[in-house]
Amino acid sequence: MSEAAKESLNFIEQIIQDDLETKKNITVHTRFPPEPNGFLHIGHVKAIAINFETAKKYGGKTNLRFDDTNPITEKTLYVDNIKSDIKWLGYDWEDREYFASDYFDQLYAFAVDLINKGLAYVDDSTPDEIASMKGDPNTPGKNSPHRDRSVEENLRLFEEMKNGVHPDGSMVLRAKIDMAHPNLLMRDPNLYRVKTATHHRTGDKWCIYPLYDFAHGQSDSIENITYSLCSLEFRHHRDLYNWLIEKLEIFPSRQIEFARMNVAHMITSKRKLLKLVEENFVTGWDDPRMPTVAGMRRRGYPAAALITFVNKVGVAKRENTIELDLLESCVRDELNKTATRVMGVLNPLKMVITNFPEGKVEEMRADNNPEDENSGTRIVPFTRELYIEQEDFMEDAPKKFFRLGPGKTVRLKNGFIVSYENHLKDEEGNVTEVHVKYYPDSRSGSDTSGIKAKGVLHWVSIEHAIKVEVRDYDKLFTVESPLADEEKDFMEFFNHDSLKVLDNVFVEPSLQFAKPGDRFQFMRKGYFCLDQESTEDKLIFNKTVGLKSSWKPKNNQNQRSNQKK
RNA sequence: UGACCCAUGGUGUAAUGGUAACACUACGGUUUUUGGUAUCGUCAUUCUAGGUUCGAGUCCUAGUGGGUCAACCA
Repeated sequence: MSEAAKESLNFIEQIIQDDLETKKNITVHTRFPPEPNGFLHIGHVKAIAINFETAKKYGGKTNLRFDDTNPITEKTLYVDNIKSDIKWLGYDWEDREYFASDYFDQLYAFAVDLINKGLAYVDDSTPDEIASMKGDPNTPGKNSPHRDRSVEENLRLFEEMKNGVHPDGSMVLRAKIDMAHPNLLMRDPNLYRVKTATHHRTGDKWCIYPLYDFAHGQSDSIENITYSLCSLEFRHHRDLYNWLIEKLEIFPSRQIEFARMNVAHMITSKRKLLKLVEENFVTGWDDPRMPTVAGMRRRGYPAAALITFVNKVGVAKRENTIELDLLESCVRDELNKTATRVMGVLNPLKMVITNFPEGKVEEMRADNNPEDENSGTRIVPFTRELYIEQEDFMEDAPKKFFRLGPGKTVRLKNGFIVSYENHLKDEEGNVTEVHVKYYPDSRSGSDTSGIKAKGVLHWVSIEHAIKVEVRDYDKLFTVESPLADEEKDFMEFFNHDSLKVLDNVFVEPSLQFAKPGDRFQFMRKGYFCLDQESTEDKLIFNKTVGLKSSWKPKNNQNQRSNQKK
């Protein structure tokens, strides 16, 4: 108790704690209610985590329920993808997998109950008429001419609706509340509509389908959900949610709204994401640049990092835009602990160790992960001719350049210390080759040379290296909030340089055993994940995120200009 | 012009009437065979104005700013 008191609670937990203490509720039961009409994205991750974590915290349970009341947009394909995404995130709904469509019979009975209580009526006004009779925020609505039909007539018409007597869109069932209510949603909201369509689960059994407000809350009640957590834009629906629970006299689930999470440079609108896919701005829903769970997984973001991220973001009711830095920080933190270190050269420059015997191969031992004692070591071959990174050599290197250049001495990671001798250039003045000498007594791990080398470079043996492809991703949008400017279409902010393919990358031979999804740290460069499109002949690595770097070359205009914005 | 919600460093989130804290970012230092990691440090008129109170980020009132709401979508 004293422990719990010390810990700070978010506003939802405070409500729950209160209810538990006053015995208003004795259990905590939540639900995650996706509509199966699209793929899960970063915003859903937050909703999933809040629902599952909140229940877990109070020893409760979380249901998975597909809100499948719109047969024309919903598909089983989405159901399957959503399930596997949630599992990948690490959450388990056990046997509590439900569908709103499972409750269609019950929902129909609820509707009949409402009609019998004189609280619902069938309206055969046109959609336009209904809209115009609704009024607007400043003017009250008008009662429908059909509002006072008898219970018997309503019952008959509603049954006819169910039996397919009336065509699509010809009539609806509405709640009879108050056409002058300040909350527009309470001005006789539609409950059921006629829609002749094949449902992904109920097939052609129904030609009437309940609307959100007559399905969601009722499903919560049926499942004895105690806390129905949703985003802020459903605030106005809560009045109706409560009204229906009261009139139907069913289990009093409680809706609590929290603010949606916005992440800088990302969008989470299903429709807009779909546009990116359909118009081939990205390669698919699982393109590693997409904010979808599938995309982020393929990018190499660990599930644990995503969960840490949304937990750190917290829960509140104000508008927010989370910086990408926080997400990347969580990803790096997780990967730092778990990713195997390897060496890979993204932009190769040939280096020749002039005093190293030709044909000789030194087997160097390298730690797989210095952050993990149990990760073991591996062998990396060291030879006379190596590749180093182009950017690790500079002809006119400043003092603080702890890399290679005239007069410089550096340590080759897990190898030997080498000193600059000379370099070759082509006609255009590009450096093509660097010659160095090495110190045989400076072997990594048993260095007796006494030479101090401030810089450390990564490298690969040319003879042993595997040539691979690297896909380097950048943010999909150039501004933090591409949707914020109402004057401009969000596609104006699309980052056309969001994908750079490096096809002349060389990695150490141990990577030949990598499997799709495996994550590595290319030392000094970043974290990379083997892509699913890799073949035996060609490995493809997705750059998950770069390493942080406190090295900033000054006065270099050619450095990547996409740092912040 | 209505109803409802929100307002704390650059970004998020705490502080539950009693010393404004934590994380990320940024900038410095230390350590380092990754310019990584680790570690230490630096950066605030709590939107405004009144009020209640011994005491207000917190409670009240008004203002200002932002958001949401009028699909037979969810």
